[in-house]
Amino acid sequence: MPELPEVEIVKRALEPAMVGRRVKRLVFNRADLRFPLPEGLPLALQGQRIERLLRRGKYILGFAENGAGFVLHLGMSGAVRIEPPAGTSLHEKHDHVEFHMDEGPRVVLNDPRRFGFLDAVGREDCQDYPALAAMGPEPLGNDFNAEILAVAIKGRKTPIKSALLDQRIVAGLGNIYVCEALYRAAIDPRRRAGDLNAKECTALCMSIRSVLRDAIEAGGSSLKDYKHTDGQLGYFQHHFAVYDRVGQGCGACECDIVETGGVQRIVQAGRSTFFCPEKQG
DNA sequence: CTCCTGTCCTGCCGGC
DNA sequence: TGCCGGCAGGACAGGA
Repeated sequence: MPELPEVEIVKRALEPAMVGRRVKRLVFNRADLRFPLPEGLPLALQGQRIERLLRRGKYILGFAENGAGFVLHLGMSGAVRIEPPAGTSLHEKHDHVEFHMDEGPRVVLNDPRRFGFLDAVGREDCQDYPALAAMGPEPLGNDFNAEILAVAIKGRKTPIKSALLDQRIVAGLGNIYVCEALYRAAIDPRRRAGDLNAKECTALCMSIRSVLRDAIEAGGSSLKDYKHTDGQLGYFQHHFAVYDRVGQGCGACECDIVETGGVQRIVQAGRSTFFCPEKQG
């Protein structure tokens, strides 16, 4: 589910709930999600004040004053719920992890498919955490630009669609925002990544940034199950030009009334790709 | 190296 | 109404 914009929104909501507060108790309601839950984490965090949360790609990291910390990934179906301190602490199906904060809300991780994971990582060695160490630049940061992107995809024979899903090339993109970014840049998702010229890399870079910014501003995209930590829905899904819009017009050309028949769906590397053959052909 | 496939798991939707 | 197959936002291992 959650790609960079959704994770960013979750992280922003978690800050007032967690930062500056102590972890009264960290509770695991089962032994594993995608991977075994870190047995030592509850003790390492108990009584510790959370100093900082940060997002890297689709990961949320949190560090306590003693240097202990965690890395959280929501996978496809993971969601975070923040329950007010005085509220009746409702338990829902698939509530796997609960952060009970001192004099504060309860932060609940719910993940039906359990593709997400929570791991322990110290503040000092998070740079060495494998998934983070190999991760490409933050698309909204200063380290991402057309030249960097061009170097990263140089010589790659894989379709540009698949390349952009590779977190080592650029961090945080998933299937939705890759489709939308390629659409905005008017690039055919089937093109070989290494074949893009400098101008196209520039357009793609700008498109990636704009679609992510727009999505964050719109509160992310709520499809099957993504919700904000308070249960509210994002509304960027209403702004999709191509994602899950087979047969419909993309909105920018007359693709729906010419013979091409609007947005098309193809499968690349086992994933759905949506594109407008008129604009991106 | 690079690229692709299969796999983890549950829920939901459409077809029969 | 109910059952079944297919599909879903991600990431990793393993094999070609």
